[in-house]
Amino acid sequence: LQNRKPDRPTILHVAHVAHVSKSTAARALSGATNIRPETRARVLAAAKSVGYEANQLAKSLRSGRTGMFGLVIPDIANPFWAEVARGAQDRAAQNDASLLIFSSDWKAAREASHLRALRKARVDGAIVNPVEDSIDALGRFGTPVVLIGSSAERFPELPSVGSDIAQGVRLGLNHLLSLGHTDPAILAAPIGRLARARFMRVVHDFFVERGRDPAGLLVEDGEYTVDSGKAAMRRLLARTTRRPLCVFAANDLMALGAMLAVREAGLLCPQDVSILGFDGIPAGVFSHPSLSTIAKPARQIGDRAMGLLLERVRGHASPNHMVLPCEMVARASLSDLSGGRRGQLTATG
Amino acid sequence: LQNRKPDRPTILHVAHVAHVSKSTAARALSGATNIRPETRARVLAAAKSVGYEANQLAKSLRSGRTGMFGLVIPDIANPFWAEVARGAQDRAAQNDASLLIFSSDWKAAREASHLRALRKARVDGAIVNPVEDSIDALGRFGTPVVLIGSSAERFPELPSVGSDIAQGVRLGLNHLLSLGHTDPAILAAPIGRLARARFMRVVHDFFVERGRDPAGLLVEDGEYTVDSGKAAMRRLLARTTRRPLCVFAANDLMALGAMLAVREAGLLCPQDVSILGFDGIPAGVFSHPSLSTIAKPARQIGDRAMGLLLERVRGHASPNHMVLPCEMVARASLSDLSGGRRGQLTATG
DNA sequence: ATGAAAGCGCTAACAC
DNA sequence: GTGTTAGCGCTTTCAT
Repeated sequence: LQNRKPDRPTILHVAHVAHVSKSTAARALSGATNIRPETRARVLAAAKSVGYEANQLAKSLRSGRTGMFGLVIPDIANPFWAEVARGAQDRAAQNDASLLIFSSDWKAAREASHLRALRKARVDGAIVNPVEDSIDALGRFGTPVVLIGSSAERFPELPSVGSDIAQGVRLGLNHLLSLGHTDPAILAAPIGRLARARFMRVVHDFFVERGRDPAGLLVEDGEYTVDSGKAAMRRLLARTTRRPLCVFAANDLMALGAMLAVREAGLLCPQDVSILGFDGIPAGVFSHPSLSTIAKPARQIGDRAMGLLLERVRGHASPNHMVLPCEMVARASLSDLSGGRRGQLTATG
Repeated sequence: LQNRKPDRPTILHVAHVAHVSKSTAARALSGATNIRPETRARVLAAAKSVGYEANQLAKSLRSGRTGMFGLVIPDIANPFWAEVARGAQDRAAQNDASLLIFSSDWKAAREASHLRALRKARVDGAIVNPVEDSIDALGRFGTPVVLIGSSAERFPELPSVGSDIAQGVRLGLNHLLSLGHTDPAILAAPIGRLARARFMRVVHDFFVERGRDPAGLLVEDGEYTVDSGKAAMRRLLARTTRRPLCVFAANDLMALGAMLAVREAGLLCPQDVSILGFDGIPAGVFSHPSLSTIAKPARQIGDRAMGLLLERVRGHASPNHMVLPCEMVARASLSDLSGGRRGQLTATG
């Protein structure tokens, strides 16, 4: 065992100093009741004097529980996911648990590799935003898993925490309507992503409910990134001469990219093009103009997912699916076409 | 052992299936040479057939190494630190290591608590951006520690990775000078932080070198946050009527806050007030105007710190201190007062 | 080339 | 109330 760490004191050292057996020391340390108070005091004193810290590895090997959890998200450097991570991490820390964080970059291969690492590390459970095609690997994960994000729907039997996309989209659409924007173009999520289908379905329904033809919808596809939002906006601008134009983007990064494209085209936001985002990332405050958006409760999602996971691990029953509401954050990227008579246009259809 | 996980196959199962002893199975699995090829094949086949995965906990208990590392940063939701985390995380993943990430919120108590958690988890090493007053706790951490950020200087004996603040500040000051801004006001880091002292010392020296009196420097204190940057800018605006004004902020968040305050005061950036940031966070691209800034190599810092840590753990010698250069990112928040004759004013003083 | 056995540090039966 | 013992799953002598 040449590679070992400098030896830290074990329970055996403590026992020796306290003149008791290993197990008595263990009992004292674990707070068992069947022990003479003075013995316990002696052990505790001994432990303190040698600077004893229990070896979590040994405890884990015996108990099968590590007190560690995994978090697999697309990208920790993405502000939305960083917020989620922060929420999960804080909740974990409150419960003396630690969090292993991995970024999958939306790649199934990386996700699978991270999931393997988590299994290897013997985490007590994991929170995962699954890449679509690898989702079934989660069923065999072995330890409790809580899903976050829109792909959760594919695995109804697994617990999940997410934001209420449908409610959020409706919130945005209603807001747009109240400002007089009746025909928003859509900068959509990547084709194939479940979130896209859900988003579009709500938009579709919304149109139909109001007796409008969804076929007239302008849709451009993107990739959840600034660059792709910019490119999508360029294509959109080339496709339609409608001004003022209104655009509803699938996420804030795309919306911000779109804003760049608008400026690049010599147009003004919101005068020529109104832009509504989705996510609520901090950068939206600083854009020019500041970005109106539907804010997902990112930190809360992480917090609740961790909470659910902890309950699962502890064997408590818990709700299987949690859906947290989105909020409208009205800033400056939307023009008001309603002539000031803003209000509940929803009732009139 | 009532709380145990559903039993996964152990090396004993494998040995049994392969009709060999535990130790032979171990040898085959570990790739030892002193084993008959056909025996090894049999073991490997058995392992695959039962779906064997080595228990990392048991390995760790024996070897004393967990393959896990800790990262303690102020706030994972802060874009700069998220980048650092991403860099460290990627490098860790490349080396089959995992990363436990903690946010200290610049609080010594939280940092200490996280450090304790890391010790408990028996990480092989840690990367820490230390809160000033708790820094000595790191000396007794027991496992290799790599420091990141400016507080590293306080612990010259510990290896560290950081950005070259002095070079970065000079880069900014020179850039400002080349644009004709000879008297930048400073939105400084929190009092007491080492980074503040270093920043100010460079500014001071820069002034002196050019025969100017540093006493004339306008300085406002902040807290590294948008709100405090905004407040500091308000105070600055109330304090001086100099226009055009030029402000050099200790970080981008403060710079962005300052920009908000400028707009709020009915002034124009960069016409009335030029603003230079420090960090290079993504949000600077979207601000109005886009933020000129000194970019720290955030991701690289995380990457190199993890690299250094891995070398240390493996017993390799490695450089003790790494200083990565900053880059000037010229965007739109600085006005050009030089009348177009931009150039090396530095030579003329 | 293979097996037996010890031991990493801990907890929990089981004795007394 | 306390000591003895076994065993979590693995690696690594030490024999053979």
